Amino acid sequence: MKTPTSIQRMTRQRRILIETLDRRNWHPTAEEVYHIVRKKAPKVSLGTVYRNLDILSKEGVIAKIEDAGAQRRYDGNNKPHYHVKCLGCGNVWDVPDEAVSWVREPRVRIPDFTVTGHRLLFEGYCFHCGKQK
Amino acid sequence: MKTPTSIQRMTRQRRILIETLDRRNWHPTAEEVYHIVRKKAPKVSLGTVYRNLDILSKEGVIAKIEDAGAQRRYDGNNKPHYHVKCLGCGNVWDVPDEAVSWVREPRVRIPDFTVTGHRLLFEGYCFHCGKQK
DNA sequence: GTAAATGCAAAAACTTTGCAAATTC
DNA sequence: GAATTTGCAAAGTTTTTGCATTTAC
Repeated sequence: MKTPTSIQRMTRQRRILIETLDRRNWHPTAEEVYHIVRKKAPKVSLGTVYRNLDILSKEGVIAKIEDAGAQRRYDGNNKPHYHVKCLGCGNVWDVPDEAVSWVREPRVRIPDFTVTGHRLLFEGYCFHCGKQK
Repeated sequence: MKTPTSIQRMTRQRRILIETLDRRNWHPTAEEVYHIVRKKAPKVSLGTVYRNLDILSKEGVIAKIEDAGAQRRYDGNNKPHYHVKCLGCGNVWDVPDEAVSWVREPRVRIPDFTVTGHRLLFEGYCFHCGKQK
């Protein structure tokens, strides 16, 4: 796992948290991480877990899954279509079907799992936020 | 827009809310909907907006975008890969690259927008939740 | 020794819910 | 008139933050 660069002190709690996260096919919530880390660092606080998860994800060491942003968004258009989200301002736009090129819908086969659909979200920066960077 | 079937009374507030949502390329938060609806129904409450958004999305009339579920999830594996999420229990698993077939990465061109990446999430039901349905 | 990081608790942010009153059919 | 829906406010849930104390370097 990549070592974070903005971290200045490798505390016991942080080391245990990073070790804990270094597991394949595991997608824990902050509270799940908290409970696991507490087994080795019984006094760790949930705040510390949140703080470190935030630091690590900003570093790109770990990823936030399905980060919906602060507030959930709704779409009055219930026809299948894709979205693009600005990582700067959080705004979401539709992606016109003709803007996406692939030969066919993505297909997946997973044992013991019935796939009913998929969501594809493009990320990047809108004109306004891109200029600010 | 599809008309919801489980709704029994078309109240003034609900009608205005549905009319409000019927707009293209708009992906409002509950609070944004609330403020727009209030222009025509000044006494509407945020609770009513949430209740109706929930009903409408359960009906499939509107969609929740990037519904992260109750709690955010993290992934210690920061290499690009896709996920599959069970709509029953909310669990998330990795999708092995070889399980996804398409000819090439999805590409998109959107004016005034710099796309830096994409997220692809498959949805469905795991073995356990699929049996319960 | 110094500054970063923690623990704790309080606050913030977002969403859901109980209940009396209003409204639709 | 009966039952759904609303408005209000309170509570629930998740995440963030202020600050004194601890800890790593």
